[in-house]
Amino acid sequence: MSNYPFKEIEKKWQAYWEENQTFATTEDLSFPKEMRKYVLDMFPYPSGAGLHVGHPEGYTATDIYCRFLRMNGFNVLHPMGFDSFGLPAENYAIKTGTQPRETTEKNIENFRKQIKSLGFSYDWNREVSTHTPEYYKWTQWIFIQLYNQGLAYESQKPINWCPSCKTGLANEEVKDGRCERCGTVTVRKNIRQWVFKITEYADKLLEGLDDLDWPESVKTMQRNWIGRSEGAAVFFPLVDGDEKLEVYTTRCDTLFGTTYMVIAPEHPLVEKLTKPAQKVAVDEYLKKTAEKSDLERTDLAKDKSGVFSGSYAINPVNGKKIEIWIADYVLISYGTGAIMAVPAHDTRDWEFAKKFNLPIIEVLKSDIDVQESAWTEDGTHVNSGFLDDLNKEEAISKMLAWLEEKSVGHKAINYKLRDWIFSRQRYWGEPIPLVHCKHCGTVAIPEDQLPLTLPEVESFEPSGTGESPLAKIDSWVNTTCPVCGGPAKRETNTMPQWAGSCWYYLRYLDPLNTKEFVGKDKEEYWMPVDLYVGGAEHAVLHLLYARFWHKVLFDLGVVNTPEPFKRLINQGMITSFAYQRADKTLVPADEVQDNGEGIYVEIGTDNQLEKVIAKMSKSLKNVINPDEIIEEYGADSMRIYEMFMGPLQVSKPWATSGLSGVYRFIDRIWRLGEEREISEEAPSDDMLKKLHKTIKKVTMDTDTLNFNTAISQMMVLVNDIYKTDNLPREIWENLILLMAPYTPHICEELWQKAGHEDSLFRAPFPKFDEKLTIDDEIELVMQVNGKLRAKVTVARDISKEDMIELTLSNDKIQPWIKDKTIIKKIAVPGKLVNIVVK
RNA sequence: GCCGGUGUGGUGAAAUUGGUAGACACGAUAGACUCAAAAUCUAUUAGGAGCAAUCCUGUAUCGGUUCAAGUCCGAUCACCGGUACCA
Repeated sequence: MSNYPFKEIEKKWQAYWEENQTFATTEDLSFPKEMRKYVLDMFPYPSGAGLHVGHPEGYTATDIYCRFLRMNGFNVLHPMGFDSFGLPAENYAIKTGTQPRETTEKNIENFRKQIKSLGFSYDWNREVSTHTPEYYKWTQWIFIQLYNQGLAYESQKPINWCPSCKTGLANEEVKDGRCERCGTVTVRKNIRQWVFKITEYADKLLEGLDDLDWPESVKTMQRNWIGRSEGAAVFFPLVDGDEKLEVYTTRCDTLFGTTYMVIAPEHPLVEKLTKPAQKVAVDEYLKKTAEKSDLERTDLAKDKSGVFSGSYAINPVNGKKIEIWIADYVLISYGTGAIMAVPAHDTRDWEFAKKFNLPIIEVLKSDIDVQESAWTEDGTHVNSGFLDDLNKEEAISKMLAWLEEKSVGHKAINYKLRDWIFSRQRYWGEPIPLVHCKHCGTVAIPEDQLPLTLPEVESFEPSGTGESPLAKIDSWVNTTCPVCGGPAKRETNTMPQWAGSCWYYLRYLDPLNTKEFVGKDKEEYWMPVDLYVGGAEHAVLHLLYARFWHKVLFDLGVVNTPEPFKRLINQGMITSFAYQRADKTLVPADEVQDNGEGIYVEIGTDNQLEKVIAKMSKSLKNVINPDEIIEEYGADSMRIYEMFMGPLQVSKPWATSGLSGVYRFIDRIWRLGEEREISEEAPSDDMLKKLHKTIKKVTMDTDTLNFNTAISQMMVLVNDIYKTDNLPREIWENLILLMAPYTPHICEELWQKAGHEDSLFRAPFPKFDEKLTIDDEIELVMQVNGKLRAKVTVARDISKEDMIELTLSNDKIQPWIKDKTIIKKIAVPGKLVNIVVK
């Protein structure tokens, strides 16, 4: 391509910024609170594959915003680091025997180099990596705070087990019933786990969402995930014995329609409720469901399964004896693991009742026959004793009063949110800092003995028993109790990857502090995060877990804001084009011929292909490597292209041809500087107006992160400069400053060439004069019946009357209105006139 | 199934509170420069009719509100993402 020497320029200025510490940030108290901004990127996991084009998208966006803020006088904190514990490094270690630390640190080095090659204005002095003992000392310290608050407990709950990885997986790591990493179908297995009581914070996490400047869709997803519902706990007495079976229901008003009960196969009362006559059938059913993977449970969902326990309960509202069944459509993890079935008005109960011939009683009036299908809408109560003729709300409150009066139930609140299984049976994670002592029980390691470091091991293979590889190292496991000094064993579970990312935004504030996880003054100086940018895939889990930890830390008084992230933006995914055959299969990009005009043909056949958008994947050969792009077009082009593609928040397909367009744009600016002499004369009024309009649009669009339209406006200005034959300093320097946040390297170079010694990031962002953004003349649009018929240039402040007068007498308008009756004349000042005729 | 999102030229996309649809860019076509190519520059580029001035149609589809709809309302279709029996 052309000759703009981006390689030398980019190298030169990246070195300059590093040498001069241009972007190092301090807690300068002369900046008032509102002039401090904390702008945060979601830090990457340093994978062996290196940076992909999706990473620079969010990073470029925040970088532009930060550079813009600094030029506008803000003190900006903009750090970067690495989420460096994680399974890929461990799996690689199992395969090759390479220490995960070695692999990880090599990858980090590569990532850092790649990120730096884009010229981002991070304060690298604050870099953190979650796998370093200096960092995870404090991850362990926070764990102990949660433990001391009673928010961590051990549990034998069934968990997802991957037979291939030989490790337990949390629910979020199982996709479609398969291990997210290796694809093996998972099974259930009981294992001892550390669990966090995130449910205790359900209400706080829910309420906290209200005041956040987050996308409404993310807030909705979090609300749904927490899944708060109000209902009732109802106690059903058993026919045999004194025990009661507790259920949770949101529709206690349908209690008269309850014709049977169901408990989950994992329910603690299963054994007790199973009668000898049913024992064989129940055991067989339990065995079958235990062997089922989550995938199979889901697949079989269409066809309900279950078994009668042999026991009966009494419906407290009418004294009727009803059967108790065991079925896996009832989940042990929600409510009490037991339900009252109302088949007439619940599709799941109806299907089950039909299959096993259980009675169906209508209690909500409708036009349909509940023997034929379930009625799940509202209706007036029937067959319901004291609730008859009432509507839903009235019936619920009357039933609640009745339940409480008779002491057979009460109001209850339930959440879909489950407690968070926090332990992993893996090597490459933070060791959980606990010791098991025969005398003292479970004991936290004292703070002065942290960090509890991860020992070097020979083998990274899972133990196969479900324990982590740490369990095999006797010298590490056997220790002394910090309380009594007697022999004790270390906890061998490690923490999940979420742990490090739950609080890294706090460590950036004070990364070298050896006394505290973050100094109070620094935390108060910067928090909360003003803008957090990252992928939408973290909408629920990472953001919910981080909020949970933050709220615990807030309740402990060690941070001063109840929420960590004030404003959140999800960047869209960068996709790629792919080519699809008629049968919807995809063809790799290198086997496609472009015949122009949107026609694509598969090479070697005559198959015409459809151009579609797909995720980048190795097999489709449509993965873009940022290193190659930077090598060929330069970092400035890469940056500005990713912003020019479209709005930050939407996903958009990569097209290298589009990149060459923005390259040309930068090249055109470079050539302006090369080919023209900077003139000290004042610019023409026309150019001055064009400049101020551009400053206004770029300022507003950059502030609101609408980078694509800001860039197009700068292109317009450059095109306008090309139409003239001089280069007034006022125009030129303002253009350089406007562009600086977007393409910082070339702008520094041009700024220096224009005669400045200091970095242009010490210069203020251009200001616009509102007067110069307004034209004296406007183009008046003349419409007849809403259709454009003429355009005339008129003075901006023309009166409505004159506008109409001008329109009616216009030559082009005349033919459309003569011989017609004018019904209405509408004039919008400064815009248009519409004449309505009949 | 349910929840959320998106449908605008050959392509990526623009379009304050409803007020000129298609800014900007890619691609394409033609021309200039060149021995030639690349690069660069200039012009055209939603579709259709016409020599032209102009006119007609057009923002997934159908309908509605309005002087005026890409934008608001209702229904439908397509695609993308999330989710999996939450009582």
